[in-house]
Amino acid sequence: MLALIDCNNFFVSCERIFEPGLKHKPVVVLSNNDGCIISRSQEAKDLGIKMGEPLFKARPVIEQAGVRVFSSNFMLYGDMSRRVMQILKTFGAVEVYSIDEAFVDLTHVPAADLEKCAATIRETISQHLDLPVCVGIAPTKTLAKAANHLAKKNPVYNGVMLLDTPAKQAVARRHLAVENIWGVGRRYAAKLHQHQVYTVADLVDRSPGWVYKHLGGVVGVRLRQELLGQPCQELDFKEAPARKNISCTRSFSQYITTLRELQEAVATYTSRAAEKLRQQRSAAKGITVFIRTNKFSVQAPQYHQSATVTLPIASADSGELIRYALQALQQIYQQGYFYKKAGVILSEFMPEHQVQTNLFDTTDRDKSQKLMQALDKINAKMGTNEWAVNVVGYATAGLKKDWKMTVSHRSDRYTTHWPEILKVNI
DNA sequence: TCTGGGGTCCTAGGACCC
DNA sequence: TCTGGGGTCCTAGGACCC
Repeated sequence: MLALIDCNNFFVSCERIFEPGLKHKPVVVLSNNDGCIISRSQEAKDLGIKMGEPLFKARPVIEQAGVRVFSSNFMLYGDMSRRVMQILKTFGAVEVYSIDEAFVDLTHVPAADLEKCAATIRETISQHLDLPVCVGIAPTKTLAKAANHLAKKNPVYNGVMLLDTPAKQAVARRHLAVENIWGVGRRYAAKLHQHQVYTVADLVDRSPGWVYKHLGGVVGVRLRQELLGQPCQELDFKEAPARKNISCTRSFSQYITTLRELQEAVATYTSRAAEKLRQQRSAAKGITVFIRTNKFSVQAPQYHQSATVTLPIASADSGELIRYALQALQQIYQQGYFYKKAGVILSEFMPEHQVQTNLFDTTDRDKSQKLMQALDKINAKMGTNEWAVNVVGYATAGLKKDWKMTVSHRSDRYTTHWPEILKVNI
């Protein structure tokens, strides 16, 4: 048996820890650039505010109902997430699945104690961190996700749902809509509905061949097996494997028209991506740069272009990667457009100590590595400024950064930045 | 006026190899 | 008329996740 623990309205719940007065009140957290709503308290959901809805569309409801609005504060959420995972590790081996959820191996727990174990997990996280979570327990990952979903939707279960017997699983399959299953998105849901498949029970009644044909091949067949209680996806306790792509993309707070400013943005994003690259001890051979106009604007002329440059020798040096990124940018930049977003994607990784150089390489790799180490060390020690921008960086990345994203309502980074630590007045 | 960011996996088809 | 068999690698596109 395994458990899937998922934090309720995670980002909103993190905000509530440090401002308990927000409990039972409608609260939302925004995406980068204060664009969309990406986390909602139950009260906000009850007001009809949708996931992913643009802030300006929800504005009327927000003002009328006095909804509290926060910019995202990922430093805080990331730190709270680490704490949740630490607690979970005391219950069994943990596979961290996302910032707010994890699978926990409960094979060592006797069947009779599973329910109690789940309740203890909830209580511990509530007591130590003041975060509400739901627990779903089942023999497969997909069923555990489903159990968690049921626990969340029906308060009568007290945040815990066990699908430990075939009988309970059969009942759950009849109550679960296919669109709520892990691995079934909007497209597949519509397709399944067209074929009169509405519940999970309907789905597993179809033959594996039918599922293969209509649900993305082997992925769908595995899904069906898992829903029947036969594991196809093992728990994975290994360290998160190195990423195969690393990207940094952002919308600008205002339109950009000049190459000079785009260069600043692209250089900034490249250094950020390169930093992540060095953290996982990789070097990249491919770098893609894209720029685009505002895709939502109906009148403005649209332009969306990307270019990929292959480095002769894989690199993790910010300065070198920036040079290639700017070269790619040069290829795609067109004057006369109002640019709204740009991004950098690093690809074709290899371990940094296995980089294949060539005979004609004149770069001082040793020096570059030392420089990067010093850069990362200083930035790690000195932290980032209020815009989460490194203290030491490249001049091409600019200083003013007029285009940087909007962050109007961010709470303090209570647990990671000394100047922002919570102050209590007695 | 205002619309996020960062990932993964799988398949099909083409090019190529022996 | 009949035209092998087995494989890899790459890319684009489509789906999904949080």
